Amino acid sequence: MSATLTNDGIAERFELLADLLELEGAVAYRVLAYRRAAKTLRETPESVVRLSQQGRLTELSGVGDTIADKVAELIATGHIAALEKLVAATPPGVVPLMRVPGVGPKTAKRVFTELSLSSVDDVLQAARDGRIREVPGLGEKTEQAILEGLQAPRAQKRDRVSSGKLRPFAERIVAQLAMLDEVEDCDIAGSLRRFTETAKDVDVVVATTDPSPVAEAIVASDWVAVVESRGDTKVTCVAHDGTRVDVRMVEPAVFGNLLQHLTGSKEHNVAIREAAVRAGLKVSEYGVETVETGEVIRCRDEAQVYRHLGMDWIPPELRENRGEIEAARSHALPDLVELGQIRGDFHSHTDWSDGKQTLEQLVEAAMAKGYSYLNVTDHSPAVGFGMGLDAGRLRRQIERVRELAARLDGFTLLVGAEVDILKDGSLDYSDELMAELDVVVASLHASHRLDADAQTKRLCAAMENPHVDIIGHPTGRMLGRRDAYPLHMEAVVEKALETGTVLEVSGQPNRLDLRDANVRMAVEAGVKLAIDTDAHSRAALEYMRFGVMNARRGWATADDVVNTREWPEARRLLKDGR
DNA sequence: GCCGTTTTCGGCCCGACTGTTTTCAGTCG
Repeated sequence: MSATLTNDGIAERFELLADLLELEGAVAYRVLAYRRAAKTLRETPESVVRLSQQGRLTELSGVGDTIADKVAELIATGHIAALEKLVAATPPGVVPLMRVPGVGPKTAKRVFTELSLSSVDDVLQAARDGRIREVPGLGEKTEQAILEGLQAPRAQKRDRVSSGKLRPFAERIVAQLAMLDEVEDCDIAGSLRRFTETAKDVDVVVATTDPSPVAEAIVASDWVAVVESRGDTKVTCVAHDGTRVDVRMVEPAVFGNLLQHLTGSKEHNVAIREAAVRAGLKVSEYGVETVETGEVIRCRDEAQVYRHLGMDWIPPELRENRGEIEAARSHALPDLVELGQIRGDFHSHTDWSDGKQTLEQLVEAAMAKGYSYLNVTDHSPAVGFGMGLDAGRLRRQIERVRELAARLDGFTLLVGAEVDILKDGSLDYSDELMAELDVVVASLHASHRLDADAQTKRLCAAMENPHVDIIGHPTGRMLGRRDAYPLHMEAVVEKALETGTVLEVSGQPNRLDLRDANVRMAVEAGVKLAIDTDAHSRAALEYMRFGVMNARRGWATADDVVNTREWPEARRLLKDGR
């Protein structure tokens, strides 16, 4: 039973528990505590089941004895008694109703009790009959929102999309606004600024002394499908593809305060403000106020906000309340890796396998980016579809690469391979063949359904091979399509350290694998990383920036990343160079 | 229910906008 309990599944139950408690009218802070714990459990890179069995759950922030006991109960019995009891006492349909945008627990509860309803269908019928608007405090708009929300729950629950896809749109909006005379400054905020792996909306902040024409220009933009709300300082629109766009405007003198506020994360801001309150300060998007004197410090620049709170400026990628506030206070923030420090790419594909570009075109593109080396890694045969290189073709490719490399001046062209890790952990090329390659990336492309023990064993066996330098996209996830396969990440990190194997941080926007929390686990263990694009085209070489941002979210410094070094030094960090 | 740069008890971030109302609760981020 416990084998099927994922972190996400456990978090889901506490999420529901929080919703039901809120409906019941529980103390708000108790509800908040369950929500916080659910989020922590969901984002924990290690197995919550295992942490529970080791008695280590309360080490997680937001998880105390009560919640740890409930997790243990869930693992042991398959359910949480307190949750079952609340579920039984709540009419089915209240939870879906409270999750309709614009409807919260209070409204949902009122609808059910005032009209004596007992199901989603009842609510829909009541809305159609115009009975919702008869409930005191509710009106036509609410009735309409319920009707639409319940009939199209999927459309409302638009999935978060990869930030890589959303970012260009956000940049376009910023560029558009920056051209207006009334706009003094403009930036992306929110999760896109923090480079979270996915985002559900676009947040933009604007510095202006004249917000009205700016709001006018926004709602008149060609991308706007619906204007959801429009106030004096805030406009919310929905684009034609369903993307929600929030624009907030403030006077330039407090632009830094607003940018800090809207960059979040929510957890970061809450922690910042709680700390500020303890120091007698009040933080909002309009300034930092000394409560006792009423003096307000207004910050045009974001760094000033942090300085007034006694902290170093915190890079947006770290603002998740995962220790960055304490580090900023003691001047111990990491010196995060930067895009400009990347000297080469260890994972790329040409038209020898499934890449779009020829070898020559890809090399030219890498040189144009200012890199000093590129490792070409076409597929091995096991990947299927006949596109992988068999031993004969790989030998011919090695020759071709060596010939081309000899003609290049000031650029090191390396020949490698992305060799498949087979089901039993053995590799798709012989040791003799791999010995002829410069840098070998080993990846897993099939048999995703093995259980965690088998998958971990398989990956560890591959790392034992003396020719395997890098493990490509180590957890195999595809954002929005496929979860990471079950894996004991701690064991993988440990084996990487022991064998000197480098773990990849893929910049592919739909992979970002390792994910941030796993990057951090590797960094803390002292495992080296390679930030690669896994480019299958010239354009995809640009994915490096997403890889770098993701590594930054995992607290990686240039020192942690092998390809911030020139080739001779990078080589010494790989197995064959040792 | 959780937690500690004042705390093992007493607090727990802050403001904008909407809808339904005449002063604000509810919802959202």
